Amino acid sequence: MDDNMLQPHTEPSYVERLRRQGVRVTPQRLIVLEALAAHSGHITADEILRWAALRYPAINLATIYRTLEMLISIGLVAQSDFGSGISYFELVGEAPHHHLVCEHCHAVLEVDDKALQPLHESILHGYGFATNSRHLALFGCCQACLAALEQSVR
Amino acid sequence: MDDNMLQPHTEPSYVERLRRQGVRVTPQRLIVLEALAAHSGHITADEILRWAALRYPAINLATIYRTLEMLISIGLVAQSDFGSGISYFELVGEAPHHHLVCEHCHAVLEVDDKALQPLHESILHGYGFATNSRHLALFGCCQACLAALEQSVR
DNA sequence: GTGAGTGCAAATGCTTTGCAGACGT
DNA sequence: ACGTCTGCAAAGCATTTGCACTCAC
Repeated sequence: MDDNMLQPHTEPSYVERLRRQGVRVTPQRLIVLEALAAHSGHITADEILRWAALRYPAINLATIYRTLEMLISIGLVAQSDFGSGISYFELVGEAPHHHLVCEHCHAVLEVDDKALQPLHESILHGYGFATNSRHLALFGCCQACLAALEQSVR
Repeated sequence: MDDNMLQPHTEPSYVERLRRQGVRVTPQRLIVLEALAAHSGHITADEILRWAALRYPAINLATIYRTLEMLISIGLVAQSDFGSGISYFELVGEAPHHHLVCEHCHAVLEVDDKALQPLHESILHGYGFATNSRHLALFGCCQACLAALEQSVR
């Protein structure tokens, strides 16, 4: 199959990175990567399926899960479970960041890892535990819901 | 049924707290509370079932889930999903704390909430997001696995 | 006595797996 | 051509739900 036809928007580096890992470059894998790239943030397996099916209707959910598993194992993708029982996937980018998950409206904000540097250090020193700087999830209540809650109290 | 026979080890305050909420006090509910109290840390629904079945064989998993849901809704129990797709439950105690989940050996350490105070504040100020002080889960690598990894590199 | 709570069994939803066939190398 | 990868269908697993019965109040 013609690579150029199917991955016009894919960073060529991904193809190389797959090859370098000794795994085969297939249209399905490129499409999963494109789906991840298109949704700069987090995306579920099912969302990848629906997005991919637009251009490659025959693609199968099992293939997507297997592809994601492979991409995670080679460090190209990070998986986060926001406590919902549903896994979210995203490309591992240059800048590590984390997620603030609102327990009320389920919105997900991203936090730059720099903001958590003091946390990493205090936990490393206090507990000898090296927190992962790639995909933490912090739960709480976002600004909008905080405001709404305050309103209802009055 | 005789409460005293079935909840000799249960804090009487739990019975009162249930009554105060207007929910019925049943042996199943007391046993779930005892199971949670017996495992001071985190425990899965299935572990509660096995523990409870020792003294009350007829108890059912669905009942345990429904009981946990109720206990969470009245604030007696906290639920954490450590990214494994399995929920862990624990009694909400006096001192808020969080969990450090080792991605290698799956050990779970507890962190006092005080250690995260700077984090709460910096996120509140920087993002207007009020992080939950009850059940955060932080992922990373524990001391033992860090040491083991260092060994293997040499 | 009444309705909240329970047990049972079946259903749900996400994810994984077995296997035969397809395709990247 | 070889062996990896895919599609399909079925299984797994934690959790939820519908319903008739039971028991705490």
